[in-house]
Amino acid sequence: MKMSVRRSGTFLLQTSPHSHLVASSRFRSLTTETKQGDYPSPTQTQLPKDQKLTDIVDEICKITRTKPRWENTLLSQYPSFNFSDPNFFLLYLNHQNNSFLSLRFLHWLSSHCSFSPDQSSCNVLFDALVDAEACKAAKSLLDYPGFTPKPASLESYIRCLINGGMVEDALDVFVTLKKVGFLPSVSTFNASLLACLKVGRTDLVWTLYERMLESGIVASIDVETVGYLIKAFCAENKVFNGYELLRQVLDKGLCPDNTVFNSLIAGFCKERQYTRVSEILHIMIAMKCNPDIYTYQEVINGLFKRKNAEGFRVFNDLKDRGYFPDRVMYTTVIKGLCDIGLLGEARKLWFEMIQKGLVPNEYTYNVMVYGYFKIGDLVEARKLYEDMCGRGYSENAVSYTTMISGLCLHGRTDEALSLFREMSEKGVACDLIIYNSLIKGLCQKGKLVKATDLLNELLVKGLEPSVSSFTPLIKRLCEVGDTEGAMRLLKDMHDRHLEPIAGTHDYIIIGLCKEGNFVQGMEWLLNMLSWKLKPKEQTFEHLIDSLLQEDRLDDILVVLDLMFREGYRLKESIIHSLVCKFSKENLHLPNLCLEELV
DNA sequence: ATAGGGTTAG
Repeated sequence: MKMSVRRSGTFLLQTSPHSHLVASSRFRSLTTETKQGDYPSPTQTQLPKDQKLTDIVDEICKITRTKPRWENTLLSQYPSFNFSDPNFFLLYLNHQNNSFLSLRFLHWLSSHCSFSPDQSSCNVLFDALVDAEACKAAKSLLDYPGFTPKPASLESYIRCLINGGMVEDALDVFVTLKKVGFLPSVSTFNASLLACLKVGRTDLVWTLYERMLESGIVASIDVETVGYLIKAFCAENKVFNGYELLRQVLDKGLCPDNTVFNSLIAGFCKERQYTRVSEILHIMIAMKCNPDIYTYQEVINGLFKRKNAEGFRVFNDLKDRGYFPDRVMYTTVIKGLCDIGLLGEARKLWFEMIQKGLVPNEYTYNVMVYGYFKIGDLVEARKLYEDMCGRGYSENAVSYTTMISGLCLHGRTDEALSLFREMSEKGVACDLIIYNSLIKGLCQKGKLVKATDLLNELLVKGLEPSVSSFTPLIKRLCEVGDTEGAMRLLKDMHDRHLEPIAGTHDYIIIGLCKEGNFVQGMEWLLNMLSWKLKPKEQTFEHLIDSLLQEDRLDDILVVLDLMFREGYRLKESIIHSLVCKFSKENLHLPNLCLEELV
């Protein structure tokens, strides 16, 4: 392939007979962009003294560790290259399959000598960057004043952005295109919807869908689009809306992808609407959209996750019908069985899968180790863990977490801590979950100092703490009578915009009561209720107990009323002390209250 | 594409 460049500004490419074999799309865009007459006149860029463009590019090459290639190519083959025009260089570098170098060069020029690239150089470079999936680099090019890519390039840019997960930027581009009256294809819209789902931005799914409706593309909206909408509903826990949408699609004689059905199944499992789950399965079969391994995986997983032993039945049914579960399904069922306390059955499956030639992997080992910990068989858990390590599965944060939290569960915090140290020695990154597990374990063992140290350590490491980093500490602090310390942590949570779980407030209230601070305890209880949080029965009991000791009979009546409204009843021992107290004070419990007591 | 860690809960 030969390239001839003339000083006049025309930039032509002569292709050799075999060039079509090597022509990349990047190259094609170069040829289209540089048609005769299309190329602008050289810019008058003032370079810093004694600097040649070649030197600059050489310099950038050094920084970016790229090889400059012009000695052999540019200088020998293109003697007529216009060395004073940066735009030529841009195109040339780009043509050398080095759009990044080209971009660096462009940035250098514009920051050092107020160079502004011409439209066609930018176009070519932009397309090349988009082609190379370099969405951030392409985006930086858009900052050049006056540069407006062609609509088709922008549509490709959308694809590039969504592949890089930059969905928000992609949505902005849709707006830009709308302004110039360009309508992207349905497939671009669809791909963007999918990308929004992947990054968990269902809000953007709806925004984009609105854009689709506004754009007039509505007639060509297809079953794929609707599938994404259904999935968005499922992701937002509005499964029923998704289901209704499914019904509409089916009525039109269209049938969505299996994955759409699977999402609905997962959603209905989450809501424990198992009749709907089976209805979906029947629809699938009726539509000849046969449930696949992923579907059954979803069903079984969905059932087990809700501790529903039906999952095991479905699994056995499948086997009876000659279905061959894969390793994933075995792992799921083993985990489910461990969760509902059927370790024996889990063990049977472990051997069954091995017998069938399915080799347990790190997932399988992990759930089995978890299972042994759950029933308190620490010896077997360790044995299996070592077996797993022997197979090279050890070095990961998840298996360490399983071990560490398993050991903590049985009070073996020293062993857990030594594993924790081993992790860092082996260079396995400690993440938040590991810290949280240790904090919880240490708090349960009463080792508050060490637990607090770990909280600080994770903060120093720059990890973002979560609600579970604080909860056990607050609980323990309240239990040992340091409610003030607990409240400081609560304030810390608040400052970090972490919403405590309801139980945390219960600990605080009980802590306050134990300190005799019933006034604040009562205030806190009222706050809790105003936040629509349900206090625990115990919390009411502690409060009543504390009020009893202070003879706050009026307050007790208030608390009793609130307690009954939450649907709780009084324990006999409390009734007894209440009756004693009220009769001693020569007071009568109001009738209403008495009725509720009995 | 599907599975694994903590969070709830004695």
